Amino acid sequence: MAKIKSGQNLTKKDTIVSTAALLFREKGYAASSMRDLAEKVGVEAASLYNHIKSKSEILQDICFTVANRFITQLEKVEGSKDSVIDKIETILRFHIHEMIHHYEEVYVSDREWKHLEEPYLTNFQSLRKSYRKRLAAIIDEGVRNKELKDIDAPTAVLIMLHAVSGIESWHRSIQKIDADELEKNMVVIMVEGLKK
Amino acid sequence: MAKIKSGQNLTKKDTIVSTAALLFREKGYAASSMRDLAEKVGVEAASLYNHIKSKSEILQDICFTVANRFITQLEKVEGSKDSVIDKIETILRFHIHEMIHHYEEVYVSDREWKHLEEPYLTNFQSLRKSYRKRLAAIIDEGVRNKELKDIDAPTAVLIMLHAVSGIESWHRSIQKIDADELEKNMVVIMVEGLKK
DNA sequence: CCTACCGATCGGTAGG
DNA sequence: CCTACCGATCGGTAGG
Repeated sequence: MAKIKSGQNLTKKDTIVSTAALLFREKGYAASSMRDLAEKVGVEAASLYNHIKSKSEILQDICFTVANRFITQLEKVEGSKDSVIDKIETILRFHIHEMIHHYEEVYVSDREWKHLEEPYLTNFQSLRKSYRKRLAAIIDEGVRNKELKDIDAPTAVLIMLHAVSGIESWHRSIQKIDADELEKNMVVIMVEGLKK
Repeated sequence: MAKIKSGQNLTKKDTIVSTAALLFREKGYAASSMRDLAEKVGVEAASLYNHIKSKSEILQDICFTVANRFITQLEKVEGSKDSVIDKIETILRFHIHEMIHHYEEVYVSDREWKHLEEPYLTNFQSLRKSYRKRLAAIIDEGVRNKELKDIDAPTAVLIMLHAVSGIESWHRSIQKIDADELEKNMVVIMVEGLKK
């Protein structure tokens, strides 16, 4: 009997994966045991294997779901007619939004992907590399058409991506402060830093 | 017979700790076994315990050595008469320098400290928090005296620290490119982004 | 979904 | 510094 997976209908596998994201973020992938996970889900460890193939499959699921969301968004931006500055601002806002609204998964995807097994490890690394190259290409375009300062594009990409991923440590305070406030400040500092 | 630890005289413990830093950076603390470490050092696993008390002690050693270097440098900057912009540039350059010249230890200290045991975990977290607060205080001073844009200091600190720690992923390319070139680009983007 | 259990590997110790 | 070994815990399977 195949399950139909629609909007709000979470399968048991979905529950396991998102609970795992929480656990992996807290303790790291390697330090999280399937017994830890089972307890959080509310079943015995052996029962998890009726829904998933292995611990490693959970990590694959998290990493590639996140990666695909970022790639899809990048494609949309690449296809737009916006100025480079606007493109960068859109991407920056998307990263911040993802970090705030899909915190556990994004964090795990960003910090725990090294624990992927082959061939997924190689696949994932090449997605990351490609994402960065395409982002650098956008920045390079801005340097050539004089929208941006004459900066090294890979360095700018490095700064952008890691600045945003740092939101991690502020996540708790973010709910108190204001997500919009954070986003505004971040955009000001980063975009102004690049602008000519 | 007590060992005298002088300039170039590395004890066996030093060798173990710096080999561990390399291993922990590659595989993460939790996924690194004492047998892995022993093999890299060139002894049997049991022999490690003649030089160290536990796996956890190695991590403590790495984290607090790094933390103390950063705190010492911050104190020096706080006590100087430089402008806020110059203070920030000095700190930024110090972070970049540390990341390039003590890569393994700094990386491990930054990403694996969650695996510290109590009371070290709490101690380390409070050092981190204090470092960030003091850095934010410098930025705030710059906002008040109009050297900097009217930005949120904690957000600026977040961006600065994480942008630099991102050098990790570029470490291999850095040797090819040029460390000075990277530093220059980084300083331009970050400092210009903050400047009024 | 559970009980029962597997072989492998973990951090660490004893004793020399 | 090594050999030999410990109890604990790991990811995962069998069988119902």
